[in-house]
Amino acid sequence: MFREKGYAGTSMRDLANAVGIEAASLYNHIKSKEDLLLQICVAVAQDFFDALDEVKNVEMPAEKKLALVIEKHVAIVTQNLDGAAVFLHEWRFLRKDNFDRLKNIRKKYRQEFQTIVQAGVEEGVFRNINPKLYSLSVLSALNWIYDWYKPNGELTPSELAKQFSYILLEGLKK
Amino acid sequence: MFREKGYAGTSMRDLANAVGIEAASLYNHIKSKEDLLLQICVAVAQDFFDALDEVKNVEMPAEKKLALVIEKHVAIVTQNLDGAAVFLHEWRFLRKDNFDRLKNIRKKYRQEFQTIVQAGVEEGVFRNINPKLYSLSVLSALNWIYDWYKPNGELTPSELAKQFSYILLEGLKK
DNA sequence: CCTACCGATCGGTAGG
DNA sequence: CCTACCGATCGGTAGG
Repeated sequence: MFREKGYAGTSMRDLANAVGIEAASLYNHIKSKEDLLLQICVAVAQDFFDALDEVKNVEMPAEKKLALVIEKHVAIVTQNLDGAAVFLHEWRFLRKDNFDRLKNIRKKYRQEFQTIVQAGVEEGVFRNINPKLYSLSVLSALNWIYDWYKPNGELTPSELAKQFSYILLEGLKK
Repeated sequence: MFREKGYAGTSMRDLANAVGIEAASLYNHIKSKEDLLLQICVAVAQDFFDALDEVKNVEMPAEKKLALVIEKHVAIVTQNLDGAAVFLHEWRFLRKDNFDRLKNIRKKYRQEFQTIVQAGVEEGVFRNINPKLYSLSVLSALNWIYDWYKPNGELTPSELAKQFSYILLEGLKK
């Protein structure tokens, strides 16, 4: 519901209605509307970091590592389209402390992604591109998947990931 | 303000306050809050289509054409970060008819972009990638620029566009 | 462009 | 998990 109507556009009464209770009763389950948003964001963030940690320190060629991270990222987004959308878009409605907390989490993820790219550049297996710009672009493309991906469409998540890696690594030009 | 606080999170009183008048007075300038959102979205959409039309039917290699469209797209986003953000994110708060209208506009732009990619594939100058997936990914990366681009940062829009084209066309792998 | 105001709705609490 | 309710705020209108 946060994804579809936006955080600000979703009322406690909307949420309560969706689960068949009164708005006031929701406060037996959650601390506040914002806390609910926080919980969603933190949970999704955890998924991303768990995936990253599985790959981060494994010894493998930069090319393989990047492809693997992309695959895992795609898997998380496609398996939880709503959660991903909220984590990526609605997190900014958190207030002060929670806002800063999520901002840092997002930054850290991007940086770890960037480290993998950078390693490939330094090893000489990747072209001499701008690792930061590259990482931002790739993550943008990956993150936007939630906006158009249809779970029952023609593309499976793993095929999607494969095509992504291919495009990114090989380039468009023949 | 729509960008920063979101459409739903921005009140008429917020807007009025920003221009130093009362909320009620805003209605001498705009029809409604939604109409204001619509105007912003339509104006930005027009920018994108104007740019596309300048390139669309010009005779040039697919590779050049794609690079040119990317350059123009980047220029529009970087020159109007707020507008781009609203066009890309807040448009969905439009109701029914306007929502559908914008949805079609966005789809049409993506399709025209895709046509350029497809032409390159058919001419054999591009690899045999999935044009739709490719277009979605590139546009995602381009659209997300508004999220991190700093006007006074190290990258000029044209340099940004150049690096983008390079990465996309040549690929990451050496 | 203002004051004054409308009915509706907001997140949340009290008390059971 | 409910009823009843709080003060605040919402988009918008009437009338000047």
